[in-house]
Amino acid sequence: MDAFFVSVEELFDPSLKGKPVVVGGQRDERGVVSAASYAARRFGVHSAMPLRTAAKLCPQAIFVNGHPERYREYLHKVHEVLGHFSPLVEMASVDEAYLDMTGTERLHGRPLRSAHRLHAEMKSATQLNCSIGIGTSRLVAKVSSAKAKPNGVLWILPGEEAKFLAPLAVGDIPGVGKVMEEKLHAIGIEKVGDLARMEERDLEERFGKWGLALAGKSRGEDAGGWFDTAVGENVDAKSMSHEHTFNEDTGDAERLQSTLMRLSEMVGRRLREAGYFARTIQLKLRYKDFSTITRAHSLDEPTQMDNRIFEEARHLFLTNWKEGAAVRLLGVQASNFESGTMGAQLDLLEPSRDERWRKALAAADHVRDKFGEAAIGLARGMKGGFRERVHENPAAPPGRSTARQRSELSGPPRSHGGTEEGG
DNA sequence: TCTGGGGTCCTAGGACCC
DNA sequence: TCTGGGGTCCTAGGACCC
Repeated sequence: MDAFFVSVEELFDPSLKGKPVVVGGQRDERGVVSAASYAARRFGVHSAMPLRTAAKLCPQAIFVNGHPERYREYLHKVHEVLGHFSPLVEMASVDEAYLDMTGTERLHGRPLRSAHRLHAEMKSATQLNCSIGIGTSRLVAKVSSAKAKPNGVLWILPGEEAKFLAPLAVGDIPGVGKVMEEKLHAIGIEKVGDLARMEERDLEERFGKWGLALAGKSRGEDAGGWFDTAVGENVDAKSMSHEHTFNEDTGDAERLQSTLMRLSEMVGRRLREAGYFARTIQLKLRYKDFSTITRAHSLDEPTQMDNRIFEEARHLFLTNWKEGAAVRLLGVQASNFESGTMGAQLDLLEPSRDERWRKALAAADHVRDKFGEAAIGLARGMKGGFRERVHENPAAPPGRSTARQRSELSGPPRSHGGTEEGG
């Protein structure tokens, strides 16, 4: 999808059309740009750029916090359209999908023809623009769709993959970021064509497993990691995490632990929804100077319960935090999933305690479904006052906002973020 | 410039086991 | 006293993607 978040915002507020729009937060907030309109991009604004930088580059830009529920709604429509064209649809990210079109020619015609039909149907069903790349591999499809933007269709003929990629910068290959790009530049490789001319063994010696995958990519082959799976194949999640960056760094132990509690609850809830039991809990701690540590611990028995997750996260925090040091970010991650049968065994061992917790948490999930994320939480999560500002709840009771929040509300209504600095 | 949040994959060292 | 080889699991950090 082309500038997906911005385009959806424009549908709800047509006055934004053609203007420089930045989605991701307000101009004075900590955070980065999630999406920028094409008008904003002309000022040098792009995604992942700090909001404050974007505000300096383009002072007249309109800053929007974003509306996740709207994006979800439109994503659903997008997905429905894609389903008309292939049974094998893989949502690669919030605004990208792969379709395996093998065997659909009788129904939809030649690739270019079906791509144009998809393009037109997407527009009429969602009012949104997309770009389509067609290729014999996911890599080629992805790179060609990037080159087709905005609002275009590009077909790379079978056999022409290497020729298409050769003149492109190595950084255009998905998986080659800043660091890899610099390493390649250092040995005289600028274009994908330079890469394709390298000896495979040489690349493997220099860059290990990645070097080998890189050699394949330079020829247009899917290689390495997730690219090796079939399109549409269901891949189980490997981890679930939540993290929070404070608007201002804090060294307040009570407040930090309250935040840990809230993050633990969010992780626990996701585990229960997905039916996962996690064996490893990880704490992430980022200090004022941006130095970041992670500390993990594996449990004897897997869990999906908020209080167990919090217990571990809190222990890791208390044994690793430089007491009093100003913290910028806290995160809680669950990983190392095991199937639910282990949880059942846990029940046999300790039926009363665990069953009571499970019931309590299920009831809490239900309350949150009905009244919003901030409606209920374990006691520690309510200290420090941060719950006073309701999180992701459009039906929040009025009369609690501070002067600063009221001034923010003079713009479009906030839908998320701001889980701290309560009244 | 001042750096979000949610993920995946890879590397590397050390503990531990046979 | 000077210490193999193979395997798995755990932990920490970092590159990368959107």
